[in-house]
Amino acid sequence: MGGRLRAGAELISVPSVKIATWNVNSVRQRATLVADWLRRNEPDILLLQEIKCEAPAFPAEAFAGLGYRCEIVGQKAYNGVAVLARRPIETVHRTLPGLPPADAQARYIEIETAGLTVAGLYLPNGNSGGAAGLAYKWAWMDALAARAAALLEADRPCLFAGDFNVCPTAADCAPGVLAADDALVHPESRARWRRLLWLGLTDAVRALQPAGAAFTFWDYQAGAWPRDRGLRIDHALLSPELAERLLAAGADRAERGREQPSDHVPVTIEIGP
DNA sequence: ATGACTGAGCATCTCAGA
Repeated sequence: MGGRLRAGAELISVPSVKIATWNVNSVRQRATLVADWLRRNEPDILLLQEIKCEAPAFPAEAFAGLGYRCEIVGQKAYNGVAVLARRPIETVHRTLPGLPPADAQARYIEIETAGLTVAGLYLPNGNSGGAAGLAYKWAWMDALAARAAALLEADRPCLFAGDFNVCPTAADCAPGVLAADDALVHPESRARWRRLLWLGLTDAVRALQPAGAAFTFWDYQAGAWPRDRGLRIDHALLSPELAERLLAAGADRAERGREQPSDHVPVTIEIGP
């Protein structure tokens, strides 16, 4: 299925696409759960965060049988991101451009497929490491804004999705779950989120559901899930032409109720032709 | 206390997650 998008003077074919993002909190612990979800939902692309392993330990065989190839940016014990795709993809960045070369944290992967750029990201939490940890989060967000600005300036159809570790507004945080100075709701974190929107990116879920809770994370502690004390911190941001083609966007809450789940659930978006 | 976590690693505690 392919549609037509006018790009400059030429018409290029742009297929429909279903893209999901999921912080799985260890891909080795969650391989069966992820494979089951892929079988039921059949996304074209699944972005994974917090895989918590290096590439040789990634359970690629669990997904290969379902037709998914893997691109992995791994790290031992912490962080790590990956892309699962049913179609050919080309990896163009394995680190976020603009960060110091010495930065070794595996938090960013950017791929191209079918005329589309897809960035999978795991933004620093910012609550560990004191003032330096918070400064790192904000520097990371500044670099992300610069990368988004470059792609938008080039009129590139693009999508940034993953675990942003930011609750954009009060509606995205159940009352009392986080302290006012928590890095996820800090005014400077939220200001940097808004700056991404001001660049021209569209928050896919909020475009279709402007108000109300749409949580993507529930802590393992204190009965957060049964009491629905969640956060919305996993997001998909779309360039203007993709936003105009947006058909559906939402979190798959049911995944949080499964046996030994991740503390995050998948967020899926569908882009029409 | 209505609730009392999870994963990784040179591990039997520590760090990070959010």
